[in-house]
Amino acid sequence: MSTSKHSILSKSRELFEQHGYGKTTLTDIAKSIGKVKSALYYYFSGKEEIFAQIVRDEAEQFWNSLAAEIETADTVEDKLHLYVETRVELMQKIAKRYHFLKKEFFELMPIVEENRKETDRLEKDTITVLLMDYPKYEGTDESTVRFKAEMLVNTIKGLEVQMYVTDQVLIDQKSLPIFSDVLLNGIL
Amino acid sequence: MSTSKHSILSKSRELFEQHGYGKTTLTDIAKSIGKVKSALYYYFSGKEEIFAQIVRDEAEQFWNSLAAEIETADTVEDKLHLYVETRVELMQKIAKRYHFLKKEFFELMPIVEENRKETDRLEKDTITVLLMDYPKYEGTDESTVRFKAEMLVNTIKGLEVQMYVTDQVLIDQKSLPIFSDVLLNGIL
DNA sequence: CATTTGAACAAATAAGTAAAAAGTTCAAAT
DNA sequence: ATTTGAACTTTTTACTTATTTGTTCAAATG
Repeated sequence: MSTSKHSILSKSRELFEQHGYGKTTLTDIAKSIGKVKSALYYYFSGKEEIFAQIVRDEAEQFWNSLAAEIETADTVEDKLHLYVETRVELMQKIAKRYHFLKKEFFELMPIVEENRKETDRLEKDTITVLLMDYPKYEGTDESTVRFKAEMLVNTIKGLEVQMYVTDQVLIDQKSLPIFSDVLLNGIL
Repeated sequence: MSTSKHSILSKSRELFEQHGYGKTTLTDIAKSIGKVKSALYYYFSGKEEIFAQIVRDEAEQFWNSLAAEIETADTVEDKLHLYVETRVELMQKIAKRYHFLKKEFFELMPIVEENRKETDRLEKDTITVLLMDYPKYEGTDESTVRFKAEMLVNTIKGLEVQMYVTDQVLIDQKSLPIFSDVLLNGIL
């Protein structure tokens, strides 16, 4: 990727985080990389596309960290526990970082959702594959397992929305293992 | 409760559901019960108090239905399953009904939260007591059990926020038992 | 005495309008 | 292959004025 494209994305991200999406103008972005706003159109089709690309990059990086972390465990159980704990941790970081999304939630969330579809699928696929390897699901047809995997991922995503929308940090560091235990092994 | 007070609440609720909170004026409400707007102040301290009372009533009714439903089961397991399934069902109904909250979410949600505190506590208390009776938690100190109970309730509440904020119906009737099973018995 | 009203007032909203700023396009310049 | 500046359209801002809304309260109702 060209240096210009990269610095546009990098500076835009900073500006969005500092002032929010709406308050950041293309002139601001262009000025931050020492160009004029029309120059941005050589790399992106418009403001929304810049935001979309940031979302895609962020999502990819998010998933790469998460997938790498899962790899370090040996058993399915451990992988899943690591998944839940790391997922929640990363989520809380991202929610803090994109605090500005709160004000513009209904405007921007559809764009976020749209551009996360790819990594979303990767995530659900991975959990499904993990579960398929779990003795309990030996011989269970994939659609059933996938359904449960989606349920797990969606439950965690539910917390993510809650983080964006409300201000409460939901799960602190020390409660994380308990949370993961309840989610994976059930409350009963 | 006086007939007037009751009809103010009842008509307000209708109007809020139809046109949203902001678009419904005190004149609209007063007219709907054949009075002038200043008459409303005999019963309520203002518009927000009308909304708050509706929220409290709704929450109380919500919890009464839920508690009654739980009563019908005999074992802790059955009670909890019934709890999760009924809770989600009621939640989806309420989220549909208060669809208007979506637009005014950030303005009204604090009021909703504030006025649900009481039933929220009831709900968490009830689940805690239920779990205390569960063999697995025999001898476990209450704070640990309460923590898990709160985790369960908060996870479900997370879905509730998601329902208000996004448009997707998250769990259909037939997946409900599977959802409840995953949540209570874990995915593993 | 409990309830309702109408007038009065402040604060919020709507409507209108002009000016400025923002997003976008593109031919020309580098 | 990049970048620019001018031109164009769409949005936002700023400002004014008029209306509506939320709220208060003394007086009227019954």
